Amino acid sequence: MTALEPSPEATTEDNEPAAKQIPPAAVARMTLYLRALNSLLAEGVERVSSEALAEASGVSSSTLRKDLSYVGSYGTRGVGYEVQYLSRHIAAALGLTHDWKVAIVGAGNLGKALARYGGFESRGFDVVAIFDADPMVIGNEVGWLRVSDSAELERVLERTHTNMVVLALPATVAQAVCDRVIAAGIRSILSFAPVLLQVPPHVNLRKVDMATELQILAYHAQRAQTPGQAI
Amino acid sequence: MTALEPSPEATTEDNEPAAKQIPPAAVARMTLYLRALNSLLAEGVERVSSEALAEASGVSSSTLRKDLSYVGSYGTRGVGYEVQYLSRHIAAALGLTHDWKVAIVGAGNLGKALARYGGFESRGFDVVAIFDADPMVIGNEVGWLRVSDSAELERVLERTHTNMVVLALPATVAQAVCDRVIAAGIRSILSFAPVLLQVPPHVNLRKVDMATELQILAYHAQRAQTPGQAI
DNA sequence: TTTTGTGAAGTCCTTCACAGCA
DNA sequence: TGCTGTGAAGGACTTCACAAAA
Repeated sequence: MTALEPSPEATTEDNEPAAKQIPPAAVARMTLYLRALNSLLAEGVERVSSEALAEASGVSSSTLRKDLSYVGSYGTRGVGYEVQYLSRHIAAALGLTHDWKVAIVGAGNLGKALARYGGFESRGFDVVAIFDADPMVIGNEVGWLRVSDSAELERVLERTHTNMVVLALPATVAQAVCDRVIAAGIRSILSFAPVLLQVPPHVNLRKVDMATELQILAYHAQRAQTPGQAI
Repeated sequence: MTALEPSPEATTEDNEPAAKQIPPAAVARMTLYLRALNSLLAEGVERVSSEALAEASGVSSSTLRKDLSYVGSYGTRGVGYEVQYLSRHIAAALGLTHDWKVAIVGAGNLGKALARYGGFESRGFDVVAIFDADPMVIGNEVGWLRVSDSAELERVLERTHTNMVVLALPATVAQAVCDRVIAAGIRSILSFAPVLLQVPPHVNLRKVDMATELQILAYHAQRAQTPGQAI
C-alpha cells in the first residue's frame, strides 16, 4: 500500500497527504518515458535498460533513474526494466488510470483541429464536447461531435462528466469563459489563449502559446547568427 | 563555429550588456513581459513599475527585475519603466527585429489551423508557405496561402526565404521530413509531432505536445483528489 | 521617498559516483 | 558481472534584502 511514497514513515496523524511531491520537471519527463515505453511495447520489446530508455526519451540515464526513483523502484539490478510493467506504473503515478473527459471551448480553427486530433483518445483522454457562441457554428459537426451552444456550458459539462477543459478562444473572451468553467467546478484547464488568465489556487492551469514558442526560437536563432547586437 | 560561450568578461571595457547568455527560463518569461507591455501600450499606458508589470505577467517582481537585468537596465529608479522603450529593448534582445519567415509542413487539421491563426503575424512572424504530400490537399487554399507539394519543399523554402519551420505532421513521417528541412538549411524548428526528433546540435528544436500537457494536468488533478494511491 | 538593479542566500534540479542486488 | 537506486556534490534558478539613483 502507498507504493507511491518513498518516504519511510507512514505517519498516523499527518496534516500533509502521504504521497510525496514529484518535481514538476520530473513529471513533464515522465510523459516522455511513457511515450517511449509505449513505442517500445508496440515494437514488441520486453525489456529495456535505463541507458536505452533514456536515449529513446532524449534525456540522460542518470536523470531517468532519478526520476523513476520518485515513483518507486520497478527495475531489476543487473537486468533493466520490464517495459509493460514500468509503463503501467508510470501511467498510474500520473493518474492516467482515471477516466478523463475533456471539453473544448471554442470551435474556431484550433478548437476544431483539436477535436479532430486522434492523439488524445489514444492516450487516455476522451473529448466529449465542443462549444462555441457563434450561431453559425453551433450544431455543426466536428469529428464525432456536434458543436454545443456556449450558453449551455454548465449543463453540458455536468451531463458529460467533464473534468478537464481546453480553452481555444481569442484573448478577449478567455477570462470570462475561464471564470464560468471554474464556477462549473472544473479544476484542470489547458489554455491556448495568448493572455494571462487569473485562476484561484485550487485550479490547475497550463498554457500553450504558439507565438511564444516561435519567439523563443527567434532568440536562439538570432544569437547563433549574430553574437552581440544592441538596439 | 558560433561564439556561444558565456565568456565572463570582455577584454575591453563593458558598459553594454555584451550579449551574455540569458537563462532559458528567463527567455521564456521575456515573451510574457512583451505580451503584457504591448497590451499596456494598446491601453495607452506609458509608464509601469516592476510591481505592476510583474502582476500583469504573472510573475514576482523580483523575478521580473532579475530577468530584465540580463538584458540591461532600462528603468528609472523611483519611477519605473517607460512601456514603449522597454518593449523595444526586449523585442531586440529576443531577436524580433529580424524578419522571420515561417513555413508549415503538414496541412492536416492542425497545420491548417496554424496557417489561419492570426496571432503569428501580429507578433512578427510571417507564414509564407504550407506543404502537404497528399494530392487531394495540394493546391487547396488555406488562409492566404495555397498548399504546396512536399516534393517541392527545398525549392519553395529557398524561394520564400523561410528561416523557421513548423512541423504539423504525424509521428511516423516527422523524422524524415525534419531531416529534409534541416538539409535545406533550416535551423529553427517547432514540432507538434508526438515523437522524439533527432537533430544535430546546431539546430534549435522546440516541441509542443498537447497530449503531454493533458497528462501533466492529470497528474496534478489526481493528486489533489486522491492523495496516495497505488496501482 | 520611491523604485530599480544586484550581490548574496536559499531552494530546487541535475549530475556524479558508487553501494547494493540480481 | 552488470545495472539499478540513491546519497552527496555541483549547478542553476529564485527570492531576499538593501545599496544606489532619481
